[in-house]
Parts: sequence; structure tokens; C-alpha cells
Amino acid sequence: MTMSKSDRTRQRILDTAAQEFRKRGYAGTKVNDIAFAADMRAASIYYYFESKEQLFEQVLEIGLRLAFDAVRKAVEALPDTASHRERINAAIEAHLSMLLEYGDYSSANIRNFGQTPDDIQERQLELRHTYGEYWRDLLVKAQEDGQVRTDVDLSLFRMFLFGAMNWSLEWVKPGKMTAAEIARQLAESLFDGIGAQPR
Amino acid sequence: MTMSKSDRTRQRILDTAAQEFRKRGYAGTKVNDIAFAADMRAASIYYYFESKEQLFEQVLEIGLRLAFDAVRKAVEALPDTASHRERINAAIEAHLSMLLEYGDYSSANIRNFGQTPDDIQERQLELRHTYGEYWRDLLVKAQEDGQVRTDVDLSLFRMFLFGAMNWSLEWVKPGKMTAAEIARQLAESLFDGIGAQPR
DNA sequence: ATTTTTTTCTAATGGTAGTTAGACGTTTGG
DNA sequence: CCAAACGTCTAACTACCATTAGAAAAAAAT
Repeated sequence: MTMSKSDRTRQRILDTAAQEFRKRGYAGTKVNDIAFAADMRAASIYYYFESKEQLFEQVLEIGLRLAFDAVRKAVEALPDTASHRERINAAIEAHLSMLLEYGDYSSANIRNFGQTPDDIQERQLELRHTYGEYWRDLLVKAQEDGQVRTDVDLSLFRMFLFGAMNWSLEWVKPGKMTAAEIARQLAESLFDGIGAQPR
Repeated sequence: MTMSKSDRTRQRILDTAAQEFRKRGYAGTKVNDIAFAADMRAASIYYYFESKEQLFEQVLEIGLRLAFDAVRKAVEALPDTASHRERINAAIEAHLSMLLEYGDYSSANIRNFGQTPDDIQERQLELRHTYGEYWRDLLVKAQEDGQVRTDVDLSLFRMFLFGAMNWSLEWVKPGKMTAAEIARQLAESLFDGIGAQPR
């Protein structure tokens, strides 16, 4: 559990890199920017990482893992008696709070994945897919259990859900609303619909 | 209505620039890439545009206007008797089809805005705001008319909706589904909810 | 046809960014 | 203490990239 100085420096570089990549994207971030924000010279970074690209790749992977772990942990923390809807709720809240409150890594991942070099994208695809499967499971179980209408296309719906969550990066101002509040409203809109007429 | 040769070249540059910026982002796109994709040398671009930045700014602005115009036009094409829900439906479909079928400009805008230099962002804010207001109006009118529950926070919901729509850029594969199909499913999920229990 | 204007190109220029070499400190283990 | 291992820095190097100068080609005007 104790971190060597080297490990801590490495971590500091990763942290600031995540911040910078999140703000300015991969191509827009200079190794120098990361170095100065981490209080060192650019050359030192190469003692810890082979290249800017490799550093970037690690940030992306950590981002995905953090989100996945947070979501899984939040769902598993629920009692066995929790309804599927409550599980999905918890998952949404965990994903959102990772993005909005703790998540330079996850945010860097989400904002940059689309413009990431192909070879990196490919190496991350498996983990992404596993994460997607996890959500798919949550939704499928809810549907099987009769808590989600059977005529809803779940893979499509999952994309809408990811979109609504991930887009929050573009508009949420820190301090205004908590992830929990946003999550609650999102889950409510999605489950119950916004329409006034009864079905 | 006839375009001079010069105008057509200018247009060709804008078109290819939109494509490139969409794929690789602002910082990741080289003037040279745009030039070669448009069948010319980089220097020629500077006959038409002051700088890469100015070219980028124009692409962004066109992207926003195209989406706005498409949405407004689609809504106005409906008969006066159309319900608010139908209007919102039409707006969603227009926005989506602009993104997925005709929209390198709009896509470039959406994917890059977050990492755009501040001065450009500021100049685009007014138009963005106007577009947001247009959607706000659609939703508010629907709510006032009793077609949307009164306990739904519309500004939050609007963000969810934009998220679900804009995120489609990250997962829709061309040719698989039409914008219209996606739009219908999205509107249905949102209005009616996915929950199985009656409220 | 010849001049003038418009458009495009080739060839620099200047600056910047990623990366490496190797010297200089600093820590650690004996 | 001393030496080996570790970490950081300064100073290049190289490649690339936005941009400009100005010549050449193409088009339009006279």
C-alpha cells in the first residue's frame, strides 16, 4: 500500500496528463504543458513513459477502469433485495459522479476516444465492450423481470443513456448540481417518461 | 444562385475541412491534410482563408446554422394542427439526420466545441444560445399545453436530449439505421418512458 | 493579342513539439 | 562514508507544420 517516491511521481504525471488531455485533447496537449503542470521538465516524463502516445493510452485505460469499477462497486453495494430499477439508478449515479466529480481520467477517455489513433482504439475495444456488456446485463435483467417494457430496443436505449450521461461533461458547471441529483432526474425521465398522458 | 469558380473552390475547401476537423479535431488536423483532400497545395488555402483558425471558425459556424435551419424548417413544415409531441419529434429527426446523414459541419461543431480556443467559443455562444432557446420553446410550449409532466425540469431534460442525440455520432454506423428510426425510438423512450409499471 | 487580374504552385522561413544524450544531483544499501 | 542506482535537468536534434514570398499559370478583360 505504501507508494515509493517513484510511484508517486508517476502518479502525479498521470494525474496532470489526464487533466490536460481532458481539457485540450490529445493533439492539443503538449508534453511540455503536462510537465510544467506537474512541476518538472518535459524530459523527465520520458523517464517514466516511453512516449506521449503511451502516456495517453494509459490515461484512457485508467479512465475506463475507474468508471467500470465505480459502477460495479455501487451496484454490488446494494442489498440483494434492491429492485432492478434501483440498480440502474445506482449505476447511473456512479458513472456520472465519476465523470463530474472525480474523473479527469474518465472524462479524458470519453472526450478523446473518438479522435484517438486507430491502434490505441483497437487495444481498448475489448474493455469498452466489457463495460457495455455490464450495462446491457443490467438492462436485460430489468426487462426480463418485467420492470422495463418489452418493446424497448435495449441496445439502442443503452446508447441514448450513455449519451445523456456522457454529454453532461459539456454542460455541467461544477458546484451547481451534484451527480446524484442529475442521476435521479435522468433515471426518472427515462423510466417514467416525460409525457403527461397515461399510456 | 450561380457560383463563380472561386466560390466553388472556397466551398470545396470548407467541405473537406469540415470532414477533416470532424475526424481528427482542430489540433489534430494539418492544413496540408485539408489541402490534399481538396486536391490542392496548402498555400492555396491561404488565398481563401486568413488562417487555419479562421477556417475552423467558419466550419463551426456553418455547422451550427445548418442544424438550426434544418430543425426550424422541419418544424415549420408541419401543419398547424400538429401536436407538440409531433413537433418535438420532427425536431429530433431533423437534428439527427443533419448529424448522421448530411453533417460533417454539424458533426465537426459538436465534436470539437469543447476543445475550441476560448475566443472562438465566445463568438459562437450567442448562436448556440439561440438554438438552445428554440428547443426550450418547443418543450415549454408542450409542457404548457399539458403534453409534458409539470414536474420535469425542462432545462435539465433538454441537456439529456441533446446528449442522447449528439452522442449518436460516436456509435451510429452509416447505413445501419436511418436517422428517422433512431429519432422515433428516442422520442418514444423519452415521452413514454421505458418503465413497465403504470404510474 | 496583350494586358490585367485571379488562382495556384514551389520554395523558403520561423517556430514549435516530441524526443534523446548525457551531465548533474539525490537517494539508498552496504 | 562510498558506491551503485535512481531521478531530474539542460541542451541539443530532428521533424514537422503554419504561414509567407514571389514566380508561374490560367482566366478574364480590353
